[in-house]
Amino acid sequence: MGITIRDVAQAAGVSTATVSRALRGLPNVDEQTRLRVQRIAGDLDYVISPSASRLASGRTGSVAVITPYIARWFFSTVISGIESVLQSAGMDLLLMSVSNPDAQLRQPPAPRLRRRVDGVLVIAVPPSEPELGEVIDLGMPTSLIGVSLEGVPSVTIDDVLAARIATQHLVDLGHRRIGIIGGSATNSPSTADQDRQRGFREVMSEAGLEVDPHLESTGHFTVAGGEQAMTSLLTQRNRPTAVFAMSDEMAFGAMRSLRSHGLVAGADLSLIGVDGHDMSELLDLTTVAQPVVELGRMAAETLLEQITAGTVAAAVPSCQLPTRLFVRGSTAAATG
Amino acid sequence: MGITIRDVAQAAGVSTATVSRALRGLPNVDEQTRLRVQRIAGDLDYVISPSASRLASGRTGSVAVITPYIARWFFSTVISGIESVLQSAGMDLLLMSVSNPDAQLRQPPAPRLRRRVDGVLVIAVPPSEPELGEVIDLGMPTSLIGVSLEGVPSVTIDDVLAARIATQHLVDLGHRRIGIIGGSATNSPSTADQDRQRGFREVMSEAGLEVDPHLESTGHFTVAGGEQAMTSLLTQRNRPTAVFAMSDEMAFGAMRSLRSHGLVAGADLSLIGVDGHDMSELLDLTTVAQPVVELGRMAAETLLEQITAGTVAAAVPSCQLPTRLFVRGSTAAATG
DNA sequence: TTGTAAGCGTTATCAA
DNA sequence: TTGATAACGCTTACAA
Repeated sequence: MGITIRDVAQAAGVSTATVSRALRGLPNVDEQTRLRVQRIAGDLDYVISPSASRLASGRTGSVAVITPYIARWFFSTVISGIESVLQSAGMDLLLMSVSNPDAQLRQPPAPRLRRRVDGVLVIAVPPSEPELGEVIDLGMPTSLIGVSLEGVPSVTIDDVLAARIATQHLVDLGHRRIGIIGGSATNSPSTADQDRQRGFREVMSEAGLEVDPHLESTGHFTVAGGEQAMTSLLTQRNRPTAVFAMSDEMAFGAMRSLRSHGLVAGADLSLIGVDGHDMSELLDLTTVAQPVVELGRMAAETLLEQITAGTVAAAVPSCQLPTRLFVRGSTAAATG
Repeated sequence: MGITIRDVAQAAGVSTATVSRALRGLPNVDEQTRLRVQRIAGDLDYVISPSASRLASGRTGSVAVITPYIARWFFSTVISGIESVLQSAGMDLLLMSVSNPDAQLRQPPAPRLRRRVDGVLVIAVPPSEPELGEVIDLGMPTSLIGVSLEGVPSVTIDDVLAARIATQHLVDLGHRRIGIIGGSATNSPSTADQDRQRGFREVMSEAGLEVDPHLESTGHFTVAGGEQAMTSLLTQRNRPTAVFAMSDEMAFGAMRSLRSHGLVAGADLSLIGVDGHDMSELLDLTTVAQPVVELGRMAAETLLEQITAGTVAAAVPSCQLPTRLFVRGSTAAATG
């Protein structure tokens, strides 16, 4: 039921070795021969057996994408960028989600990777996660997205800068009492989380503004979390006049909280996010956008280079992509 | 550099056959032996070579997910449902996007599937797409999600009913001049598209209402498309008092159009969507929600059954999951 | 219950 | 440029 390379070889009157070479476009094959083999392979409707090829060559032709979430905007958008590059390169994309707070019991990723892929792309798994370490210890080509780690290639934005831009925007508008909605203060804060926190503090301190501990809240990067966080900020005796949310989705939640308090972003309180989420324009949210698709693309390309280079690159290419501020209606000059 | 089954066999003092059996949990292995082999395999840090196993057994242990979009809410949410099932089953998930209007040149999926996966899951590819036919003609276990096709297992909602529920809701509120925002009138309308159209017409006719051709627009299931569609509806001399959008994302776009026209959904015009998108609650959009994660889960389970059954099921299990109306602020009783 | 050994379909080395 | 042929690492009859 399956045409094999031998059938093709026989039909073409050459050896399997020649068929293999011809079909893979290797050099040292007579063009006449190559053409004939290709034609016959096509006629026979022959497709190479990946398993056999992998076993013999040692290469798997596939890349694993490890992500804590599949359905969240940032993650699915990164994945789409990755996919386009891998598809062009003829590589298989193995999608693997790893433990996240919501998940039941999940397999640890590292064992599922060994002997199975040529390289790994990891999306925004906090460096504190032991699972990340296990993956990296596999020693195979790896690129990180949205987090950086000493000695591992990564593609990120400058999170400190992104937070600086956002905070500076609020400061420039004359706000002095500025709140912040971060990810998680306690368990496994991501690099992004910490860096954005830092950028915020830097600008606040440069502006001579105090960071009121009461105006620091966490929203776990979810809409619901952002809503709760904003609610807690609004129930302070001394409300902030502006809030920096570390992600657009948290900002969306914050907007809802505002609305249920009879307030409107922009008019009653300035709100800025980070991401450039599809919906941010719709919701008129000012945001520091990151090139999310490009993050995925770039990481995939970096990874492919590592894989084809055959060795884990000596010079670790960690690059940061630029962000861009989109000023919309959710931020406005401080009144009085 | 790689521990093989032989190393384990040697260390355990048994044959490779026994190691293979013991490690895969096959019967007819002495429990003592199995335990010893497992322990030694663990000690040696042995992992089976998938390529070798696949080549020898003929099974690939992987499933392809074919989708036109990765980053759109419906699709990524379905994928997350699929992933959870496949991961539990120890199956690899190969993610493959297929041609969509935005895409550059993409490989046709069918050739990339052969000899590579044990089964295929297809998300919402219109039956009119030749690529779908090619995939199905491969004759391997397949399940469709969001579309149905004679003779192929599928998991969907009752799209006619969903549209009926939505339209009936508007009718019940007293609206008589009701517009519709669909997908694409011309090229490759999806099943969902056509069925929702039908449900809409049914209820309209049952209510003795006329479907004004001027109040039919298309939004290509995107936010931007929905915005344009609503704008075209609003520029009619005789505006609708209510609009049924076939997807929440189009409804979101419609909301923006309303806003830019100084109108508010609920107050000035009633708007209802379909999906139960994460953001619909935030945007206070009335919607007919579908169990999207469950769609993916169910399809994956159906597929796994086909695969383990060894044969393409004689009885094709096509199931429809229930939808649920969420009434929110975007719909209100017709005035006057 | 366990072992033997013949594949599985390629790739890659070495000779020709 | 081409051909033999030995891996590649596992599964699975078939025997024992």
